[in-house]
Amino acid sequence: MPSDQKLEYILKHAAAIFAEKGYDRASVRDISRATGMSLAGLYYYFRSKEELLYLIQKHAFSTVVEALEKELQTLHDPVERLYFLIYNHLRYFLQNMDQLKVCALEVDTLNGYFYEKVAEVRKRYFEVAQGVVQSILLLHQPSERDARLATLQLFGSINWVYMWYNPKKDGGAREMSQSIVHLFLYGLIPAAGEPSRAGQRAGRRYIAKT
Amino acid sequence: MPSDQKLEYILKHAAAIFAEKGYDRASVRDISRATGMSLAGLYYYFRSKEELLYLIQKHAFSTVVEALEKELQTLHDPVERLYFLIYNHLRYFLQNMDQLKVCALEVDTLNGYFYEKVAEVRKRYFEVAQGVVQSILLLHQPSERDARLATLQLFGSINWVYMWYNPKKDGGAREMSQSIVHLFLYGLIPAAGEPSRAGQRAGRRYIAKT
Amino acid sequence: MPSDQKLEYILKHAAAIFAEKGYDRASVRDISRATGMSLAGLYYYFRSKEELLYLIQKHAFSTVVEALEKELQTLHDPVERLYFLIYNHLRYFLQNMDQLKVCALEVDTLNGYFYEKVAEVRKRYFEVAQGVVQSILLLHQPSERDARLATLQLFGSINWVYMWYNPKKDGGAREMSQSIVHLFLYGLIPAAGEPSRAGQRAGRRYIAKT
Amino acid sequence: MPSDQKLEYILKHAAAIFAEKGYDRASVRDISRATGMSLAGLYYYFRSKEELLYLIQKHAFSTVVEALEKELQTLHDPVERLYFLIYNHLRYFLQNMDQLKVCALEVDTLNGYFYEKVAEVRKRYFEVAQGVVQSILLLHQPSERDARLATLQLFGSINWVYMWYNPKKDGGAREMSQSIVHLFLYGLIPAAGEPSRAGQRAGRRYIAKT
DNA sequence: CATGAATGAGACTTCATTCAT
DNA sequence: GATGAATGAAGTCTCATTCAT
Repeated sequence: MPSDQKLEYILKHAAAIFAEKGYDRASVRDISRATGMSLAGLYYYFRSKEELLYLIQKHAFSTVVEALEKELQTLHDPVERLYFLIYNHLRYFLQNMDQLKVCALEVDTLNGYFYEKVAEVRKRYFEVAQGVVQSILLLHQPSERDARLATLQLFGSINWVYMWYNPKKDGGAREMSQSIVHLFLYGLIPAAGEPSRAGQRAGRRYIAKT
Repeated sequence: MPSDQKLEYILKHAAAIFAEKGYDRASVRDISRATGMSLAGLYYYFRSKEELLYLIQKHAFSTVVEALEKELQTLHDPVERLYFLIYNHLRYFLQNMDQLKVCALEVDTLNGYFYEKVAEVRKRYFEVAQGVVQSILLLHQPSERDARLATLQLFGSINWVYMWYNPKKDGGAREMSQSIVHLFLYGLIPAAGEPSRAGQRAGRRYIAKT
Repeated sequence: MPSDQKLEYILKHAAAIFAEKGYDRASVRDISRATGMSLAGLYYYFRSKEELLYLIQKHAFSTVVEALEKELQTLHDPVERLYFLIYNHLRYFLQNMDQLKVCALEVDTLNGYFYEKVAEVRKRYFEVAQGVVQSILLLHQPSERDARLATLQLFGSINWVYMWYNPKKDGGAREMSQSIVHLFLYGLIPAAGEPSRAGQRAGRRYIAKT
Repeated sequence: MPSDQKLEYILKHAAAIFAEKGYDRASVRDISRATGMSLAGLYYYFRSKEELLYLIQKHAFSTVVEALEKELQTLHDPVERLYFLIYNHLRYFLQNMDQLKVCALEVDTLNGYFYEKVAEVRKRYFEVAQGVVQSILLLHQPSERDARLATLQLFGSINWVYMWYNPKKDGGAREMSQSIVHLFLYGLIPAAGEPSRAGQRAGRRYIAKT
């Protein structure tokens, strides 16, 4: 087996183990066991456990961002672009759930050089996404859906908050609640005839009662 | 200081450290340092590091769920109820970001009895939330908002997927993309005059091209 | 409960725990649990765990030696004296197997003053026993076997008892004493002209007197 | 040094330390010091302190039983067989007093799998021994004493040896074996007509053969 | 007499990593 | 390329013991 393939082989197993047990609980010995290689033998392919995590994250984010940027060049309809943004993300990570977990949970595990390098890719990804969303701010349309999925997405939105919350930018609990409720209820595209700021009113009304 | 308060004091500092370094990287010694107590002294209040994590999670979830259930008894307007669901969550966790982090990231860290106990509370929370969302499925109204917040929420939705994704229930990447796009664009409340299933159409159109 | 009885109560439970788990594996906490007393409360009755072991050993050996010396004053037949030596030992220790174990296994656990004190009593016991054995040798023709070896083997036999004693299989102290005396005196191969069952007779005679 | 020898080297030192301080009081660090190896280095050879004890006990008992079984195949005279049983035991354990102590005192220290495995070997040993004793009983007229009790007493005698053995006073394995066999067979009181020093002769005869 | 709370010391064990082969 | 053997550092936890109350 050529050396390149062997590295990929190791990365795949390592991602699976990091995903299952978490980076810290996982030991290089676990990876040795999973790959069938000797402990010392692994160190030919990476210099440290941290580099191993870095290789996994770098690879995953780069793959996703590159595919996204390539396809966006051929898409011009804003809704199609948004759709592809999400589709691309899910397409890759649902097939590689291990890597999503490792990328999502172990974001702050890396330090120094490794951290910076991954942060660059993540930033690039976020900026592309933000551009797509921005170009949507004009359109409209609704649909039916089941409560389960909606609830889970809502939970995702609010649980994910710890990843980005900044009191100065995002305001307090009240303001954020209003914004989130509004988005959740009416979506990104304000339909014609919307009774503007209703969510906000609901919030205010509740607050007044307290 | 009474013993009860001392436990809370320890829990608070422990949560801060678990949040900062992650459960595994954090050592009981770190907590000893942060609390100013001796290493052995801490073990008077919990029997193991894992129990300590359990106490933090149990306490956080219980507090939130209990406050939610209590207030919902007095609220009848569906929008107000939804608003409070989110407000209640954010109110508690924005003030206790440490605990949110610990609850969100270290969900699968506990095992056996500890895991089950926390899982029970989490399930109760989800069911209450799902009930609230379900009772909304009738209303309507939109608004304006900034791209940043929307993007971040979107990221939350899709990054959170690893927490709940079940291929049998949730379908593949395409179906999920469509549902998520739709919710994101048009929200939970179909506005009057919505060109029904537009999101799905957008998805189909893209897929057709691939 | 008077303080003296309480100490005995503690000693009994402590012996049971030392016997079951071994002195080192047993923790003062175990004793606290077994006695229903608080950890700190125990320390009113002894100054250290080692003293606790000392108290158990001292008490056991003293009890046995004193009973032995007292009765020997009234016994003059060498065989009867031997029989009583063994019977006395087994009588006490089969009823207090815990203490036998603690005395046999933890002989070298004590140090310094505690060790010396117990060693004195043990020495006294051994000398009395050796005297009894010697007076048997004189009865009969001399031999190259010295009393020392015989006595030590005898002790081996009776101290090893805790390893295998099973009341259902092995009967009580009386029966066992008789068997042991008999084997010790006449050996496995009854030589021609052996005064058959002499040990048993000796036992019976003694018993009759009691 | 090959890996096998290194393990034996560790076992020897560990046995010495366990014998001296007792299994519980002995720390793995003590063994590290005694062997000149690093603490962690030791764990390459055993997975836990308990396994280390297991290895010692297993090795000692197996060695003794195997040597016994092998030689018994070539011996047919019951007295010679008895003599060899004892001689074999003492020969090995007087040279390895540490291991005798560890085997005798820490019998109940092991748990679960480790305990069972050693118990098997011990049982095998006892059964062989009991067979030897029994074949002596058959030689001569029967008696009320059953072989079990006799065997157990015999074991007591020889296992207790570590408590008192002093090379200067007590001679080597051969002499002691002879004395013990003699006492065991003919008892303390040589009956008239005893084939004087038969045990010794038996011993000598056997020795002559070696 | 008794105890809740606390502590320093030290136990076993695992880990990431290295190096001679 | 690969590995058996080894190690320093660090982790969690338990223990005997104390002291203010």
